Amino acid sequence: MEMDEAPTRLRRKPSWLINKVSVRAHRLIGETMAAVDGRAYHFSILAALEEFGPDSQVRIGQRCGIDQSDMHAMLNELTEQGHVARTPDPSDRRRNLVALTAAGQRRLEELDTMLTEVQHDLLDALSATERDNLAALLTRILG
Amino acid sequence: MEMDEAPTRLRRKPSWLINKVSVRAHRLIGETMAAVDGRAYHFSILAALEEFGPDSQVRIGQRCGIDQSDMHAMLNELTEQGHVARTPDPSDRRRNLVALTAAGQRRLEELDTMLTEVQHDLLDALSATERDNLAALLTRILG
DNA sequence: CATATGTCAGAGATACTGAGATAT
DNA sequence: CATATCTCAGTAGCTCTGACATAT
Repeated sequence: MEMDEAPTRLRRKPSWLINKVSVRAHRLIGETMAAVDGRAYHFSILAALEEFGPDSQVRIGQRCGIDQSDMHAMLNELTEQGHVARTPDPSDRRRNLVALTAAGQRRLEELDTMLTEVQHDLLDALSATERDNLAALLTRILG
Repeated sequence: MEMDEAPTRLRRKPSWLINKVSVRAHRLIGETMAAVDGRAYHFSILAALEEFGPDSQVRIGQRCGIDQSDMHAMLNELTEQGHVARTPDPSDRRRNLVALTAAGQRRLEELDTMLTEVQHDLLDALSATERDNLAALLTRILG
């Protein structure tokens, strides 16, 4: 959305600035992911499986900040695409064990490359040092 | 949402960090505003009217980054609450002139106080200098 | 006729709530 | 019985698209 100069009271609220940047990032990422039938959530889930190995739906969600209720649909999509495999956990039959497939590993690299490019577009106005600084500040906020 | 340690590939994406902070801010602000029958959008609109004076719905929306389609419902709410007055513009009868009322000015101060407190909660982990630094970086991104 | 404004219906993605079935 | 996991329906707020009537 094209915007005129925003009111001073707004421009001084960090939460407003963060939200504006988030909306812009969201749009860039949405377009980028939609072009390859993907979602930001897919990347998160694949990254968690790569780093921590096969796990239950609940645990993956806790790691990525995805609600348990939303994991279901996401894993349906990833399963249909052949990027994860969902099998019952023999040691606890309440659980599904979700695992990354070989195609899923390649998909992870593909999405990571695309999302890394988006970061560059988004943070175009900042130097490398400033980007690191921003990431450090945001990480501290998230505690 | 309680989260375990997130995957490294995620934690290194600034867009992911920004989104997490944005979601947290959104929740804090939503709860705060709901407690007084308000919205973040109300604050934006009232702030624009205070700073730039009476204006058309489209122009207010452009200043705050609110879609024209969404201004309608927001102004209905603000009108019902007596915080703005909507009158036809005699010089261009396509337009409504939206103006801040005396109650609206007081409401603006009330919401600003509450939102300022939310900023403190949100940025609790950062020093004053770091908060300024963060705001400066975000402002540069929004260019 | 082309454009601007306000109104209105609705889509789409995100985040969340609540509840039921199954298993521990 | 209490708890954990998965599934599923549905809500709420935000952003955006498209359409229409009216006025310029």
